[in-house]
Amino acid sequence: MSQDEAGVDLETSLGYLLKEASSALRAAMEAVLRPLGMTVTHYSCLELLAQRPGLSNSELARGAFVTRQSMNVLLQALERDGYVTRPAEAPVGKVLPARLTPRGRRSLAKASAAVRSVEVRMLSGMTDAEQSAAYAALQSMIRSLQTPSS
Amino acid sequence: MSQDEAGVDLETSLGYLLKEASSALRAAMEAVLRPLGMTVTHYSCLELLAQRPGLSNSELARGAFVTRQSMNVLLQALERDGYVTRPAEAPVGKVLPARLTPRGRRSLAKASAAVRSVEVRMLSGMTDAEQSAAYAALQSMIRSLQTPSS
DNA sequence: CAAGGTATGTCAGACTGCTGACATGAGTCA
DNA sequence: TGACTCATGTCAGCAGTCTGACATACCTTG
Repeated sequence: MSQDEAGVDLETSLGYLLKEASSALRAAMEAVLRPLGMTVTHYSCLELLAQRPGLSNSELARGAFVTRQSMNVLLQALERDGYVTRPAEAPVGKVLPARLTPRGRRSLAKASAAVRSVEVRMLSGMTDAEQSAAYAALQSMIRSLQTPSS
Repeated sequence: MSQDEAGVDLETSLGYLLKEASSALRAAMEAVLRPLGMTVTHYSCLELLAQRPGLSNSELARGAFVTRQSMNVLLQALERDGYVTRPAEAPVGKVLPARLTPRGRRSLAKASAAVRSVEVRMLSGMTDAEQSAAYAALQSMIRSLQTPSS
């Protein structure tokens, strides 16, 4: 087995490195969330609702980077299991504002601590200046990519 | 619709920003690869083979951040359609080294140009120094995350 | 040399998330 | 007011990926 050959172009690509970092972060989050019976999207949904109560299904989907269809499936399960509540009828339009139940809040507390430990570990080798630089760089990439190419 | 409310904790999290950037990159890549009938993993496989001919199924899987089972499904399809060749029997052990066919190389050429344009766009707003800083930061994150927490 | 551990390729089943599609409600403009 | 556009919630079908499992080949270690 050739464990690690000399790096080529892919190794110098920021895009590839971004994917690698994101993949590592996701794997680390899955590892700590699995014992709690949670997926990353599941956790993201709860965390979003804790920080911004009343978000709609579509808003949650955007915040968790999935489609609103996928988020809808998740929300229905969370509602069925009593982690989240949504009014039976929309107070205005079709938008159904979702909120955490006490049970949802308890469930999130554990997950939140686990995820925070992952983030702390991820940042452990970086100075504050490096973190700021990374923050600015990532925001710049996002801004450039959001502009449609065509 | 509350388009963009005041940012909260999530907005200041490097982990969240990393996920956002990765998601934006993936979406941009999918957008340019779709007209070519290619998925991101599909492209990644071809690109890896172009830069390191003879990679095995498992090595390709690691390089594309999927399981070896998933990569195997893809490789079989690519082999069936004549983009890739693998020897019928392993020259040594069970490892089957894969190689691009001329057809695979032609297919990759178009995709590669499309993906490169995305990366150029992503980096358009950053100076060389910022790119270097981002590079170092991402590598640091990867290194810290690869160390198991337990 | 035998035994355990590790890595590989592959098959099968299950699942998650996505695309496509529809009806409905809200804002916009002539 | 009526037509148009856009966003939302939801249903159905599909593609890609994952987990689980098995047989096999290499590499250590006693």
